[in-house]
Amino acid sequence: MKKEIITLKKLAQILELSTSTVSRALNDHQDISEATRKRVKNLAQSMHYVPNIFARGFRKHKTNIIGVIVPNITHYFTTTIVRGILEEAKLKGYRVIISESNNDTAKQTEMLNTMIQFGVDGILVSLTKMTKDIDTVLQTLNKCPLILFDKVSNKIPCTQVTINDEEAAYSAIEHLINIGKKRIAIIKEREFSYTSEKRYAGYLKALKDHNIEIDEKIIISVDDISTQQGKRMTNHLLSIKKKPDAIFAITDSSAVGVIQTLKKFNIKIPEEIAVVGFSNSRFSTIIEPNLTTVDQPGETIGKNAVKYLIEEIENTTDTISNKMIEIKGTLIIRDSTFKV
Amino acid sequence: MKKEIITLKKLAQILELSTSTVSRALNDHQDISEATRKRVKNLAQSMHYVPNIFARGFRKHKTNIIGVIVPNITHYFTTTIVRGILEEAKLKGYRVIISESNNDTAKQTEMLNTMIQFGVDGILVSLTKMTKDIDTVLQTLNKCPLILFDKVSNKIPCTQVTINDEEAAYSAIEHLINIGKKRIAIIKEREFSYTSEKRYAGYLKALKDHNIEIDEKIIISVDDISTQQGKRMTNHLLSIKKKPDAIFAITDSSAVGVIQTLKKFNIKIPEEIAVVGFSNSRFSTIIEPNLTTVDQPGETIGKNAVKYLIEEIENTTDTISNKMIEIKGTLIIRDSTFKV
DNA sequence: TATTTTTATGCAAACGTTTGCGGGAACGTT
DNA sequence: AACGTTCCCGCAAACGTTTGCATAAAAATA
Repeated sequence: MKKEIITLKKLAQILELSTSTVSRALNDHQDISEATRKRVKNLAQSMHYVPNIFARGFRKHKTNIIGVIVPNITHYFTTTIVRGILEEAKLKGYRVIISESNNDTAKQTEMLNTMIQFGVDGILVSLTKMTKDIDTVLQTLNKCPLILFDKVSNKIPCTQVTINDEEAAYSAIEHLINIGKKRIAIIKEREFSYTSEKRYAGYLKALKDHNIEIDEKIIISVDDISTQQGKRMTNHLLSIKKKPDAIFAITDSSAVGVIQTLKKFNIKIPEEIAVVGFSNSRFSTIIEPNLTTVDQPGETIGKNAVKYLIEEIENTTDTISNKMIEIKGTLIIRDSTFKV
Repeated sequence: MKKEIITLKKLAQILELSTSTVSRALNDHQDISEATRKRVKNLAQSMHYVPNIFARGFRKHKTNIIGVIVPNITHYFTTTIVRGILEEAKLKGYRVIISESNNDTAKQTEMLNTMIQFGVDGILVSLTKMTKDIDTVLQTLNKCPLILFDKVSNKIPCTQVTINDEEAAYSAIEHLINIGKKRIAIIKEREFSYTSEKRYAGYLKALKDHNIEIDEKIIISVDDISTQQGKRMTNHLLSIKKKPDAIFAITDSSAVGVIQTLKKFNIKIPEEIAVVGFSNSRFSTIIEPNLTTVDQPGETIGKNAVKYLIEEIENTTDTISNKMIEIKGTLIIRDSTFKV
């Protein structure tokens, strides 16, 4: 079952060199002659030598592992980000360990701790909903390079990678206006959600820029933005006197709820009420009518996140950078808003 | 930026004990007195001591990391398994590193190699589609505990965790028969897919048991079971003389394609043609009519997979076990097959 | 009291790698 | 000939933990 394991020492023995020379040769250290470097590398290759990661990590205090924490690994958008992370990390020679916080702040801090204990070189985190525990994040911030992605927070001074939520939302609303909608409702999350707030800002700005009245009655906030809530809130929106002629659901899954209940009441989409979501998730082309939504290039986000993280890891100066990276999302127009 | 790091030695110094005693106390070694054990543990706790994983792994040749390889991390069902894996692993004190093979056999073997080089304690793999490279898997099999889940293969002698595909498919078909269907088509993958073959077997058995003729013309095999293919194949099925009155799509995403094209031709579902899928993915309640499908408890699969893996890791004897674990999936009946 | 046994602890080596330092050989410079 | 450089390479220590072995103290036995 066990294969004999070859070490630097063994190589050195065979080559009649010291382990240090062998080590240096393998690491392309400058004061090793070309001749011996070749000799060493050849033998190493032919004997399938692989350095013992743990000895090395132990010695160099570097693990080449980055930790990732996401609220819910089950979300399609999250998985596309993860895919990007995995790909880029692999490219750069890093391994990735993933944890799921389940939107539980306590779990999140625990994971943060476990990870730095474990000795990851850096951490990528997408925050839980109610991240009032900024403290733990701040703490880990000066123990270990950390950058935020997707669910970020402006209260944490570190680099963050997101969609250009505000602009994307702006263009979505502008599109609704362009097709003639004048009373546009929004279903968003409460204040705790940075992403939601950004999209909300885009909503407000678009309305203002087009001189459309802002009516609090059709600005709906929910704690948990789900299909269920989408349904409930549309029911509510349909019960008020001046019904909206469009609904911007901050999220595809809630948009699904919106569409489903509109259909239940035989309301024509988009003629009577248009709907737009956000994410371009799988179901946007399955629900009928197909959902207008903004596509978020998850892989790009993931790749950028690790790119900046590794930059920070390998940057020896102790300054924590805090760039704000915005990846462009693009509006995809489908039947739920088509101009009739 | 760097916090002082506390080691066994420091603890020992403070406590005026030797490092060995401290180490043993922390590890609940038997010949440490209760008193000092307490003393040590208390201090360790209050000083937030955490063992250096790399020193330990280096010393003990144990990493407490398990590797996971999946073909596509983007599939909802896969993510539910991953969730189960993460949860169970955390519970048992293991960390998880994940890689995505993208259904690329070469990548898969590369990942297998990287992982054992890296020193994971065990590997969990869901095979790529065309796994003709059984060899690499077999090789890693005697370097490192490995168990298969979801996409498995009977050609690899190790323990495997899957859905009870055959029985589940059987019950799905039986359900179709019960609602009066007599000409049931199946859209499946080609022979390379173990899972698909199992479901196909269930299909055949159900038909046989109910004395229904088996017609090759409505047994469709495709290379890549997707929504696209679902559409194409329904088009094909609708073109033959004796049309089916039900379609069993081996997979939800292909079932979506089936339903979409049936609707395009205004064929009544389920009256004219009933549809059943497999997976209970998100879209089964979004597509209309809602899809009858079999629910696969992904988390349970994930948990079981790590359970058996850890069992094997911690089992000192060198025998490779090869249990076949089947987790029960359950048929969920929705509108796409409702008896009228 | 003398002895063995038990209990609790310390010593020191080992794991495989990297790296600061030191030094011999070869070469070039005065 | 004496000196300074440059080029290669080896020695040995260090990283933090675990663990076999030794041993002192305490307890039990004779």
